[in-house]
Amino acid sequence: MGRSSRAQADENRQRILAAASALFRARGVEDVGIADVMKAAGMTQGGFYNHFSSKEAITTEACAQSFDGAAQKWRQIAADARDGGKDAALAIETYYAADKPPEQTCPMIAFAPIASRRPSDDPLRRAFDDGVKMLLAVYSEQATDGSAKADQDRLSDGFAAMVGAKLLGFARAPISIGHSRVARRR
Amino acid sequence: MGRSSRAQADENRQRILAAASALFRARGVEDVGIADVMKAAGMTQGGFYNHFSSKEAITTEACAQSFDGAAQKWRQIAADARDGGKDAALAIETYYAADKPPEQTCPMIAFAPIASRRPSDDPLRRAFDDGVKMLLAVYSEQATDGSAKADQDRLSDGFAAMVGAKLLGFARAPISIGHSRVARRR
DNA sequence: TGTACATCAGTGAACGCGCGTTCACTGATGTAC
DNA sequence: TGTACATCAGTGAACGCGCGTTCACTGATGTAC
Repeated sequence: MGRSSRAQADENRQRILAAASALFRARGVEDVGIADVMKAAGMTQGGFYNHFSSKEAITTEACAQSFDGAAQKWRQIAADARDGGKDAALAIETYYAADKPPEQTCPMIAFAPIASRRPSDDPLRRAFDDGVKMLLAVYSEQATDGSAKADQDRLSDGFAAMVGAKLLGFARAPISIGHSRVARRR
Repeated sequence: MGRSSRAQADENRQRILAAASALFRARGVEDVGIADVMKAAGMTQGGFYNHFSSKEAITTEACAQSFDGAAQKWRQIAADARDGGKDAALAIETYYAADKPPEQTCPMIAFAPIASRRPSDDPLRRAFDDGVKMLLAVYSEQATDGSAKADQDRLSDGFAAMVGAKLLGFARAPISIGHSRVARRR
């Protein structure tokens, strides 16, 4: 096998990145090797460095992409809920709380262990922080859209509870933050 | 240097375990080597296996010990608060939310990344799950002690929010779960 | 209580394996004429 | 449009390093008599 066309190469890069995102989330960044990623993308390990300068680099990109994907998904879930006349924020929480295949592990949980120990100006750390900010923004938008504005503390608290429950493996009843917390209980 | 006395050896074992607990929490289990641990304990790496059968084994013990230490600390914080006529649960949340030196990183956050991918019958996973259960129990005890009983969902929700906020690096205002969530705001 | 010997905690070098990265090579692709 | 050549995406082996673990060795400790 010789040189690939530029279009083919671009597609390969995408496939490598997608494979990395899925594997990193499923098994954790530290437990996934470059060879694993390339194998999942249907290539051999040597070609990796034609596309990415290092594992660090692809980790950062995979992190950012995972957050983008999650944000997009959340928006879609919220839109679908509204179309069906349901509460958008509740729909996001329900979706978030649901069990998902390992490769769809929440990026906040998957990347937090590596990102959180980095200095705040580290690229991976930045990607992570930006991602969290983005997801909180999406959640807040959807939660306040069409219902009474919930104050910021209340929103980030609900968001944190959602993530914390996932991290700890709690089976948590989704709560719409736009409505009274207590009212929803039984 | 030849053989140590049994008392000395027992003390050394404790020191190794304490060093491991601190380092694992500060830098993450995967980024700490046996040599690092032994060096921190003031010994050379070869002696490690006189005390522990593997890194896995000391990780499990360090996890359990970290949770024990946290639970003990929480109880103390709560007792001190009550002695001063303050809300015990609020004191725990305030303590939890506070910045702490890296080696005192919350065990729920420090060990979650490795433990959560283990099968439920794995010893490390068991230690982690037991630890979380214990901390939630301590929190619940202290939160409901002396004030109206909060229902279980509400407690685990507040607990999850506390942990989630820490994971995400949110500066979160501590909330006493024994009191009205809304009432405490401003 | 003393003495001879077995035990075993601790040392530090070495082993073996995995993984990130490099490298010489291949041959299809893209380009210059 | 063809042709000759440079480029470079992909291959697969090899390198180098770190880390968990092993091992031969030392000599103080514990024990049997």
